[in-house]
Amino acid sequence: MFTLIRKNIEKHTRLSNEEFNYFTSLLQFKRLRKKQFLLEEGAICSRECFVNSGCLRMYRLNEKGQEHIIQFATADWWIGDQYSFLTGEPSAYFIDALEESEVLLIEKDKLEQLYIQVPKFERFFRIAFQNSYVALQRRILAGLSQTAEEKYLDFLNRYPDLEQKLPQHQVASYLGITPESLSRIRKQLAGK
Amino acid sequence: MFTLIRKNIEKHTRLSNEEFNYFTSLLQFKRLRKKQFLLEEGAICSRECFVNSGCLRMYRLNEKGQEHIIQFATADWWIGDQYSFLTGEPSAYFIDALEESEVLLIEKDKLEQLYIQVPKFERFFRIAFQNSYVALQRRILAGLSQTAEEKYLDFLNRYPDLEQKLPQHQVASYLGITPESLSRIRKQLAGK
DNA sequence: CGTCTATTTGAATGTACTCAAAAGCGGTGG
DNA sequence: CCACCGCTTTTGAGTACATTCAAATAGACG
Repeated sequence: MFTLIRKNIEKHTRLSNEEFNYFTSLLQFKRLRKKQFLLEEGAICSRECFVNSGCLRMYRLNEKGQEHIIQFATADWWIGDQYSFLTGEPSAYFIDALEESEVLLIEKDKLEQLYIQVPKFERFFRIAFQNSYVALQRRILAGLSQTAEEKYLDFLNRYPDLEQKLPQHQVASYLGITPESLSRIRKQLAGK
Repeated sequence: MFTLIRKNIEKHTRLSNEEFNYFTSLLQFKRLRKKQFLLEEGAICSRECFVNSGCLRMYRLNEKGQEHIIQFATADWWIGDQYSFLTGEPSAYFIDALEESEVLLIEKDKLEQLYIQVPKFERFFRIAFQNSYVALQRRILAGLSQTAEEKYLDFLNRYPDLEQKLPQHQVASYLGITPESLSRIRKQLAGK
């Protein structure tokens, strides 16, 4: 149950068994059914979430009720509304499960406690956020310079597994194009 | 010379004089003339940069030679290619000064040393990256859901000072639109 | 099997882009 | 101080890519 998260953390910093056991004692395990919410708009995001299995998404509804997917998270990813988490303000996002999923949660106060007890975790999250920051920069650059077709091809390259399990209107939402456009792009690409 | 950076760091974590003095002993001061480069494509980004005064930008050239500006940094901002910094790979970005500027630099090895000597800095950068991550998410959402005009208005709201000092084709590049389009948008807005 | 949702297709529209040229602005040197 | 040069911004005309709206088809699930 904790194998994956240990490997995830040890990508950036090595832990003793004692440290790791302390860490897991702060975690909360949760099983999510398909479509179940982990966070709803207006609620305060008080925990970080690590995905053990399954797939979640974080999205936002605009005034017209359109969904914009900001992030997917499959096994071995972290997800959460960092703005709400940091500031304690209500979230503008929804996080829900796209399929039956298992997640590990850590509450903000426990995490603060952990940072103090085991500073390595402060290091881990510093590096993790630094990496996430880089990933978002890349996505912004894509938005600045690429056509819809290029963005889709990039997405296929970067997340070949995701393409499998997602309905394609959700891919469209993530890429910032309409489902109709994505359908046409796919048709075009199929003819090559 | 170090007043601003101290205030910047103390937004997230309080420092003793001793800690701060140790920190400043690791910094390198640099004055940049207008158009002078801090980082060039192909070079390795081995330092973080804090802007004391002036204004820098980070951008990338695509195959067609078009500039895409990924970030501006005025006084009190940090800038750097985190990908290159983390991995040691050559950077794909340029960073240069838009006007005469003064910056404080810290080399990667000094920063690592600092993290060990004064873990508060690990905390500081963890929070700083977490905040930056939030800012980029917001920008991605803008890219997904807003028209060029809305993005421009948002930009004006968020960075009213920047609008003043930047030539408008650079604002266009940051927003991911052509200079011609921005010119038309401004004309339209002026008529309201 | 029937219902609900997702995907595809078509036609018309719109937003932003490209290319080209003119106008504006700022700095430099005669 | 003025004239010129280079760069930025504006304007125009035509175009392309993606959107909207509408309808048909296909798929999934109870």
